Amino acid sequence: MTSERKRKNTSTRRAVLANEIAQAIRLRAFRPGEWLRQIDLEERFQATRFDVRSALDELAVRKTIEHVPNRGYRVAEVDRKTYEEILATRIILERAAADGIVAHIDDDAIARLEALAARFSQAVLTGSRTEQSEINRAFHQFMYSFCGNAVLEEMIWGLRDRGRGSQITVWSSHELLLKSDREHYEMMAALKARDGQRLAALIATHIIKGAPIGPTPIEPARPAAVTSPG
Amino acid sequence: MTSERKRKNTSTRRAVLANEIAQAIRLRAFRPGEWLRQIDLEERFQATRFDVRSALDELAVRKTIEHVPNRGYRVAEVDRKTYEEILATRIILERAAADGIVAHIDDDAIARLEALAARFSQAVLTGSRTEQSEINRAFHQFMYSFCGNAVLEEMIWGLRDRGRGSQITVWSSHELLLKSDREHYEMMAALKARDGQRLAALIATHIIKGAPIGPTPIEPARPAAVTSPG
DNA sequence: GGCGAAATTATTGGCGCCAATTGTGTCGCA
DNA sequence: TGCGACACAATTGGCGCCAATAATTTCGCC
Repeated sequence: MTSERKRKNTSTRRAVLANEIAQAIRLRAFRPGEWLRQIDLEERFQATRFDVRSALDELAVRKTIEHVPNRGYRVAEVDRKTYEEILATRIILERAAADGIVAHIDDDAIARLEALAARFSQAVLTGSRTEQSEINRAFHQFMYSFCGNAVLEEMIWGLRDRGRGSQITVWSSHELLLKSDREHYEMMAALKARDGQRLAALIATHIIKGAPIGPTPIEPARPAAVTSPG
Repeated sequence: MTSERKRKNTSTRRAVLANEIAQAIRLRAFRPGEWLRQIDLEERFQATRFDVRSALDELAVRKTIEHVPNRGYRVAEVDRKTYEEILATRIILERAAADGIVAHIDDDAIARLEALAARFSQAVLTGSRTEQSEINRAFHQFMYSFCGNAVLEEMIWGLRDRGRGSQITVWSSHELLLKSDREHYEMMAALKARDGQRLAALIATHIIKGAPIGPTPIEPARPAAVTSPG
């Protein structure tokens, strides 16, 4: 308890490293299907082999990557069917978060959200794809943080991460990117009006339209306004 | 290539062991908050220390158990708030599965489900608590297996496992147990009628009533204002 | 030159050892 | 007798080594 820094134990280091690797995958530093060689990761993240393996194990459990015995770990490739299932489940969960969000968010938070939306608008014009992606993530992460249900929130982010392994390009056209941008503002309008129904509907279309798979095989998640009691 | 005796690799053994431990936790062989000593687990499951640790790590990632640095692993204790969040999220997911189930299930499957329901009825009368629990699990697992969304299914089971760490007793009275039993048959009636709405409603009450936490934070199902694709 | 098999290299994976840390019992002192 | 500190025991945890497996290259044969 002196001023010296405490030595981090493995579980912490592993979690940190796992998140770093996960972020690298999000940023497409490793593409779906690509093998993650332990030796490379050791160097890149300045970690011991043991930590690398632990982190990879964790990501494998989280389904961010896939483990093939005696071959190693590779970024999970999500097939179309699974991708559609992920989207469908995301819609179920993220729609369900809407009511909680409108119930708990305050004006200050909406203002901050507005700032993030503005940053996204800027990134649409001048930023790189990964920049757009990260800001978009920040926007939604902040919004969902008000849903009042930590478990729900956690599942949403788990699913979003899993979807990254897909070959399907989000924002396949600039037009869709602009649409996403506009929808952010529509969401905030719904927030200001405290209109959970409308927010839920916007979220659904936001998810569907962002990733244009052929027919939208989405089940009409009925509004189950269930977040934990405040 | 003579005898196809393949040596199991770690990832497999670990997964098996993790599931065995998870089941032991479900069956209350280890109670919430209880420490899982690695040496004991080695003996009990005839595994190496390494495998035990891997399995524990996996369960910690799955949030079935909790890891405390330099103290070890213990069965996760779910506080009331988290428990309510888990229930709320379960309702969201399991309700959403209803439409898929009625769409995909066939008469043969319903017959099998009926058999499981009957076994549960029997267990209510003569079985132990853990027996009831496992048969109930089998009933729901089989039913949800028809939801047509593997990702959704997986999340449902992940959540159900997490809820086990709670101190709240499911079926706190015999009356509730009987009610659960009856509801199984009501669910099958809804299935036969291919009534997704009704099934969803039944699922919601089934989850709420099974675990009587104080105020039920569940709002009644509102009419869906969402367009449903044929 | 093409093809297959054997040798070589690269990479992963099982596992045990011992240091670090925490829990417990005991002893001395007030 | 009560309390604190020290020593001892129990347990966890970091990590590196080397065997097992897969990938690659080389070599010999047709």
